[in-house]
Amino acid sequence: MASRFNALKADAAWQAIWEERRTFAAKDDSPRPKSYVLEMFPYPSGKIHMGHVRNYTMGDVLARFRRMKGMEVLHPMGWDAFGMPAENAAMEKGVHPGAWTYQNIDTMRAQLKRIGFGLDWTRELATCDPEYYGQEQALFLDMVEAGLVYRKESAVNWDPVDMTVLANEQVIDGKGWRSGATVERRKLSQWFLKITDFADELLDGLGELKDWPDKVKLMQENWIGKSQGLQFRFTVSDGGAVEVFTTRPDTIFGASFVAIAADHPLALKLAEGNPEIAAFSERCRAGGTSAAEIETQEKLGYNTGLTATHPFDPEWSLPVYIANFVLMDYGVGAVFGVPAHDQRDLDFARKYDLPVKRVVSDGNTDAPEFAGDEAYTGPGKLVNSQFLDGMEIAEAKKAVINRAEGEGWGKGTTVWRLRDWGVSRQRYWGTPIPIIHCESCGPVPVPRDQLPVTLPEDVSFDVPGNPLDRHPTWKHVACPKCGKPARRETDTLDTFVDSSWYFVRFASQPSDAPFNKKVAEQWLPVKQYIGGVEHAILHLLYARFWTRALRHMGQLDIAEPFAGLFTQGMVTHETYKSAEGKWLSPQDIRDGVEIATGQPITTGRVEKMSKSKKNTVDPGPIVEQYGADAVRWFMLSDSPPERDLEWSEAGIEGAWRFVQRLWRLFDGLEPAEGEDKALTRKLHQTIAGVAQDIERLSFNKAVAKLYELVNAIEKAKPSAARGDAIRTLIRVVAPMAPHIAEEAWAKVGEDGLVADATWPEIDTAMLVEDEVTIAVQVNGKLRDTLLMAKGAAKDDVEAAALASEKIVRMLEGKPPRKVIVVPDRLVNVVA
RNA sequence: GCGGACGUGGCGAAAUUGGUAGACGCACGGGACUUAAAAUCCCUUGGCCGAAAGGCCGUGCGGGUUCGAGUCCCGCCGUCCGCACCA
Repeated sequence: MASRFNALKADAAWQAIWEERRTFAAKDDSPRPKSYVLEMFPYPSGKIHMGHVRNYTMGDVLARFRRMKGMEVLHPMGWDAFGMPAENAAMEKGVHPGAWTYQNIDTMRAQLKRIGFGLDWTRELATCDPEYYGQEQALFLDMVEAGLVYRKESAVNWDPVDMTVLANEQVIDGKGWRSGATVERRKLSQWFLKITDFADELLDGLGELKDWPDKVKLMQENWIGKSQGLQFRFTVSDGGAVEVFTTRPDTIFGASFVAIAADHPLALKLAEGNPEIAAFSERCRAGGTSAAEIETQEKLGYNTGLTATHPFDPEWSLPVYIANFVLMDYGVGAVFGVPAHDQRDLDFARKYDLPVKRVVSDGNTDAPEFAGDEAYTGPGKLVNSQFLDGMEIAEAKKAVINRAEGEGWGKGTTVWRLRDWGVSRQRYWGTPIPIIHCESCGPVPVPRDQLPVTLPEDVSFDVPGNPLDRHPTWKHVACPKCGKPARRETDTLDTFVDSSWYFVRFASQPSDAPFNKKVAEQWLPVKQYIGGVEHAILHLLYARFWTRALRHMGQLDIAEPFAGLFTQGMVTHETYKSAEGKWLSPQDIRDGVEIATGQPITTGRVEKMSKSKKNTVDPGPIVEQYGADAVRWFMLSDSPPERDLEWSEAGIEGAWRFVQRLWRLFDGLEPAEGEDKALTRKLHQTIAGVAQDIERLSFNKAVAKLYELVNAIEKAKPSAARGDAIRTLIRVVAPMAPHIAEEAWAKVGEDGLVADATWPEIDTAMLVEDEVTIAVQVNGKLRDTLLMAKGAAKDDVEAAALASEKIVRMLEGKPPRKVIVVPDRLVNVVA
């Protein structure tokens, strides 16, 4: 009688052995081909959640599989450990952010180990370790020296709740991404990284990323937002000039107004002497930036009374408006309006009764009068445009740019949506920016031998704002240049800086440098990076920028950090509400009623697990109940990895049952004689199929194939082939269910660890069936099937099909009009 | 508004280049074993008609291409995601 698989005992035993033998420690000097598998490192928020489990299980299966295929695999883990939750905890619980963070790391590390991930813990790092952020400070200073960092007084997004500056990317619909508070504009001196210097490279580089999802590449492309056009000058009636940018210089003869932003220097100047303009500008600034507001917001303009002279006609003057739809921080903050061929301009022109002149033919009419409220933005030839008449749009664009450049009033330009990366944060729990401000010398880099600039431990969080700024002594230092009293920079770096190079530090972590070039280049780029799609823009763009900056500085000869990217779906769960409409957790209910009150509950939509909806399932107790392999198996089953996975009790039960089924096979293995060609064939097909599925990260398909194989083995009669299939199965399931695989490996008397075993060889002859089922169709509808030898001659197959009783009956004695034979597949008889 | 993805049984899903739709899992139902339960095993399960053999219908909807369409093309509908007054 077969015993039960004791998962808890086996999990602990094998995890201890892997740890003791350092099974998963990657060797830099290994002669094997190298493969770097990385999942996005977690923020140590307290406990791991199901999303982590799914993410790391996927990476682990791939990493373990590649090891078995003979590669030296780097599969490290660390902690994205700086950030605001630690400060929030400090404020709420009075615990130091560092203590809180390291405590969480200890908890989560133990949890990850409990699931048996094959991780190289010898390379573990936390971004809040001075050994890490000190090297980051060194890299920051390198960037300062390379001219990639600058300081700028600028209007910033100020989050009044978190009391910090946010990057544009961290402002969502005008609200702070974390606090949700409405963001204000403030002027502060900030440090910026010149990511825009790399805009072109970052855009072009996307083309090389064959193993990235198109969706992510497109999102980055849109974010970088390259626009080519003409920047040119209008002479204004006050004697000055206004620069505008347009992507449609071809439509220049359709212009009917010039519009400038409320924050445009000219508008500010006009507002000084004119309260009406000042009031209007104020109204523009107050306008919301949320999607809904923009859609409903009316186009508003204020006619300044000034006019601009058309560059091609000194007699032609255009009114200059201040308009609420023109943004100061895009292009040059001013546009020329061509209502006939731009919807926004048309809305504006209709409202203020400005001329609307057609300059691109829509193919139906060339008349200058433009009717209707829908701008024509399609292709066509230029009309009513003097020397441009008859040209195609692209041709006309070039012609106008040539004239502008030749006559010196404009220039072909590229404008980017991407802005430089503001990295200053007025927070404590982050990497201190290694700069000292001196009244005489200005900002001075901290000398290298004084790195790391460490955070002071004795800080308080009883009031909002930056504790570094309030600290009695920390910021007071002597200027490294002149020795006079000076002040430390009290801002810290955006935590996205920390995650922009951790993958390099994993590959190489000397104590005296950020990394060793040669060693890091052996591992990089990351072959497969796995994480959530929520990082499609911010983290992935910053990391790409950082890598290119390192290359620019000659520190690392790698262009792209992540050769392959996979964005996995979320783990979801049903939601429940009590009779009073409060969220209930799955533990609060049983059989459709709330346990505490006996009241019936309502079941809501399946949503991403979140604390606020109380639909989370803590992996901890689940692993203790079912064992690590069952949890891993469930994470890989059913849903394709890029889609959401719904957690369910039935699902984990099913996974657990499968683990027990495996064990009955392994445990019941007994010697037997004889062949079983069909089973051996199934085995080899499964080995090949699972390997392919794992490489493609199609884990759900690999799981299905393994179920099929197990079904086949269970049904097969005892034979040597069956015994062989069971022994081989141990290795095939090992990447996914490593604990039971080790247990079985030892039980059947194999040497060493299955983790060190090689992936089973495939007998390619076994992949090919020697008999095939051929579908027989009449007019494309299945009527019969034939079992024939593989590779049977076309004529034989056709003859067999036409001889089929059913086909004969269907044809009623008439000859077929046509017969199509697809070898080894089907016969279609056209009646 | 712009861009993208998706739509297949009661559910999660498979279906390599157009070639037997629904593999595999979950759930449901029936049965075996058991004093009973759990566990395990076996059978059934897209819909309709039929005792059965068999037939008809079926991949969001409407067209089209093809010997043959879940897959390709055109037009709709719906869901989800990203961006958004970007000149």
